[in-house]
Amino acid sequence: MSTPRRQASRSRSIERFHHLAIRMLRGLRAVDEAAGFAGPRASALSVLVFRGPQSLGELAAAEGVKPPTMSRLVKAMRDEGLVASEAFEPDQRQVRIAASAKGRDLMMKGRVRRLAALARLFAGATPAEMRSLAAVVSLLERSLARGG
Amino acid sequence: MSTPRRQASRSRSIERFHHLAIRMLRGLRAVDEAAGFAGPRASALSVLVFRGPQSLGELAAAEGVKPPTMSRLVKAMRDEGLVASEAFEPDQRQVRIAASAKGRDLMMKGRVRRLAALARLFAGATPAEMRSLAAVVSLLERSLARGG
DNA sequence: GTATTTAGTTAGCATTGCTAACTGTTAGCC
DNA sequence: GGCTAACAGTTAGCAATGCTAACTAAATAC
Repeated sequence: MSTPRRQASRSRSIERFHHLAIRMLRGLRAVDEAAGFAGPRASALSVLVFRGPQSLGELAAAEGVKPPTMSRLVKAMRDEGLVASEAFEPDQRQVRIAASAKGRDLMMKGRVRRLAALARLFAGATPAEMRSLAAVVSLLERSLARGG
Repeated sequence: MSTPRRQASRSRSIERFHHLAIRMLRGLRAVDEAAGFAGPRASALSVLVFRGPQSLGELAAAEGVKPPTMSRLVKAMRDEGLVASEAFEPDQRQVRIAASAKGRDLMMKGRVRRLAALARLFAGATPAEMRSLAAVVSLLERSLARGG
């Protein structure tokens, strides 16, 4: 059922896919950087817009950084008017962080830019290739949900 | 030929794919970091191993950083015994940088770890899904070759 | 009502990116 | 040959982002 030849073919595809995913995301980061809105700021802001207001700890966990790192990042974003933060009433220790209108706007524009770049990338895909893409998406969704 | 419904479906798949690619690579980076070998060092070393010895400028260009950044990175890697560098005979201005045995070894081990993590991720893929993956790989290869 | 735990901040360090300014080498041009 | 321009790297200094350790203030436990 699972011949050596088939295994080797799997490895090649996976390895190639790995490499291409890196290149694709690198290209997208370049798009972000050209527009001057990349990195941790863009990422944190998109969490705030899509998941709604969060405590600092939640935001840090969502972004995979430690609280001090997020604390400084939030301070910088507040100074730039991208987010607002206020004490959380029920628990005065917590800080509630929310994207501002300016932050939301910036984030949405960045998102549009990124998606446009992606659409250009996939512009030449045939219908069959799009079906393959959908199959890979559901495979990855299943796998990543399992493993993290 | 290209109905609004089909367009919307394309966008959804692409967007979902984008998100999943980010998550996949984030997970892989976590694997690297757990092993204490991640980031620019790992990346530069893999260029040196796979493309062979390079000048500092070539390496900087391959990694998409400016020469001063690569200069410092090479110095750090040399201090750790991961690379060796020597003047390039035909042009004394250039520095020839090569991975050391230790560097190659470290890189190969990291690569094995990453590929093992990827193999686990794709372990549950059906043969049909693997065919879809291969189709997506060739699509991406075509697209990225075109656009960068 | 004190002690512990929890949430966030501050301080200080390492890494990685940059630009500007410098050194040394090669190439171009009379 | 010798001056000049271009090129390859390095050094210095700044900004952003990651960390740990140590602190403050609030909530909870007992």
